[in-house]
Amino acid sequence: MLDDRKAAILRAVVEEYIETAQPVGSASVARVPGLSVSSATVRNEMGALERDGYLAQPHTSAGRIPTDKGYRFFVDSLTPTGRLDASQNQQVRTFFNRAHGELERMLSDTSRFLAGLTDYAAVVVRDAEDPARIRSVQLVVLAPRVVLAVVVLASGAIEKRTLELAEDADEMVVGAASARLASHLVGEIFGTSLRLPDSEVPDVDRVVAAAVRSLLPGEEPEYQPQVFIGGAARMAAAFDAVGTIRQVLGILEQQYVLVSLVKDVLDRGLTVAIGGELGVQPLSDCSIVVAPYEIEGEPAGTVGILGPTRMHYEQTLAAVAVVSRRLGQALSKGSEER
Amino acid sequence: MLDDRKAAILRAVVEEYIETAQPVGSASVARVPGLSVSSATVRNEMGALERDGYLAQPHTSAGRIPTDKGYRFFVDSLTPTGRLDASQNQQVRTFFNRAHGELERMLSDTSRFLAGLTDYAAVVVRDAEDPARIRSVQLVVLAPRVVLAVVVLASGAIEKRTLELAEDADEMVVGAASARLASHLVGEIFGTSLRLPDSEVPDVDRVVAAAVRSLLPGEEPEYQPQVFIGGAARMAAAFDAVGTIRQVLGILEQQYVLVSLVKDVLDRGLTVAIGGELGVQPLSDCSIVVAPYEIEGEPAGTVGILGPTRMHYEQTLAAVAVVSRRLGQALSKGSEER
DNA sequence: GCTGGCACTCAACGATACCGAGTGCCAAGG
DNA sequence: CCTTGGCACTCGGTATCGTTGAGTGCCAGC
Repeated sequence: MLDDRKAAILRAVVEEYIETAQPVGSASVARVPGLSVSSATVRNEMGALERDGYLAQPHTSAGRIPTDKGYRFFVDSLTPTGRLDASQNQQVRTFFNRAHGELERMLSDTSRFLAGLTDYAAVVVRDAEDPARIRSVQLVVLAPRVVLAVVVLASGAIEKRTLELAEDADEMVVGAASARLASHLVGEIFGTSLRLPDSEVPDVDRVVAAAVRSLLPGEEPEYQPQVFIGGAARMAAAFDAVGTIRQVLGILEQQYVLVSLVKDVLDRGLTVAIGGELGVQPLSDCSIVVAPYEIEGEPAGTVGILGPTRMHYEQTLAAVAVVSRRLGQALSKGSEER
Repeated sequence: MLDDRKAAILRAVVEEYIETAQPVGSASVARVPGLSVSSATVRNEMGALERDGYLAQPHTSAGRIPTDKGYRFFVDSLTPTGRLDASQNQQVRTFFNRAHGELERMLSDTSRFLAGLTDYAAVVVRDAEDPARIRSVQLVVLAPRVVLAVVVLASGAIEKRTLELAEDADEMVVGAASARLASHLVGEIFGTSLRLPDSEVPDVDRVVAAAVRSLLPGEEPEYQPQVFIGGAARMAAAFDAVGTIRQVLGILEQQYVLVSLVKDVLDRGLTVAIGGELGVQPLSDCSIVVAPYEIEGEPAGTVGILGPTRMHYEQTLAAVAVVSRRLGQALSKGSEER
């Protein structure tokens, strides 16, 4: 599709534009070692690249900047074996050695860590359909008519639901209900439609039913993917235009947009989505890099980076890949090889 | 300290500046109804107000803008009976009628709601020293050497700690430890140094000890106040200068700064802290408005707003006051009067 | 087919002038 | 003595206008 020289020139333009954020002229491309042609030749080629939609000119007599298509070519031509540099690798190692603790905190910490590692905004999405087995179910009375249902999943996640009863709860009844739930639900897959037979005590059954109902998927608004965002402020550093900053931050607060965005990209089988490919106008100057993470071999969520289209793709790809893998490992067992 | 006319003029300047973000000239102040003096008189008075440090001039031949001291006077002179307007009141009502669910989600939703209500960034801090009684303690085995300790507090909050054992856990041992913890700790105040006597089984005691240790204050990094921030993007809309936006967003991400800031303001017995009063340079163009909320009559956290110094103090004060009160009520029982 | 050369374009920058909002001060008036 | 209209003055903001220079497109020659 693109001959070698065009590809090399395009790569050079993208790389320089990523570094400088300035339109790239033919002269500086011609200076790139390994490409021994004159600036005039480069100009001709760049003209062709522009006709083919890989480059654009902000105005006549300015250098070229990559289009989404240009970035796409650049990203696709990256060697898939991106490596982190030594210091970053060290950071990853220390972070995951030190990081303990419970699932949500881990995800939240990871989002912050990843943001610091890449210097872009990081997103960690925990899939709602955590297909984890239930390790424990318990009902706790908080107030006369308020009962908290606490479910511990094998992943270490905790699901909790507040139930409000129609009448004052009897400790004994709740205790019995709790026991019934535990004996029937432990070992089941959370989120599937759980069902258990009636006992002989209607009072108990009522509480049990209320608890089961609250645990059904979609029943409670809280049953949606959890999103952890780290380093949103870095998006403010990535752009100069106040308008862009506002738009991007606005999107970052609409978590459902982010979630569907991330899902979408993964569904399309991509790792990177660039500018317009995101299909969200306010993010037309942004790209995202995503990678799913797995717990015990099961997909459990996604790690991603949101940055400007002119981000450092190679390093970001490597960072996201490494972090998603390590995160999965860290969550799969208490400790892996450490 | 300030005679009536000076006070009226100062108030007029602050109000107009809050609306327009433009330096206020003597002419527009003179037009304010109720203040029937000429612009020349206003000029004289404004000169005096400037000498006294209530107003400042960006440059000669521009209008005046309030200093922190000016805002302070303005805020202190507000009638403490600020009321929300009807539509906002309606919003509050619907939000708290609809809002259910478990503590953390409630706090997080509240922060977002409050941000939307006021159009500034909202902060909800849940005090770490939740002096709530323990309602339930349970150990759950997640992996051979990993045990999750789940503590349910009377407030509905859930504390969870991951324990890593030196050797593979025996279900029986963990069960026994869980039972011992439950029987000794339920009813105690969480966060106090909990202690319980040895049993006859050393294995069990080891697990119990590990669990108790992980629950001690300060022991785990997760033992810190939780912060929920809503509407951070609105700070980007509140300022024009990109530099300011970046600084403010940067601070918003350093949650510990926010927490100590909020604590500090409350400790000084204030409801509002303005610009330099915050003692954080990057926030010199910001003010915060805070109010503690109480669960069952006990202080349990803080609700706050971070906005530009030129924020609508009256409405914001009212909003923060109402929301903190309603939040406390909503958390105090499952349902209060509804 | 590449390259040096050249005319051309146009954003960015700086100098200059102008405008007008706003001030400080003063002298006259109640 | 305080207030007020008047007036000269200041100075940031905006518009105008060259100038500059990076960068282009094209062409003729190697």
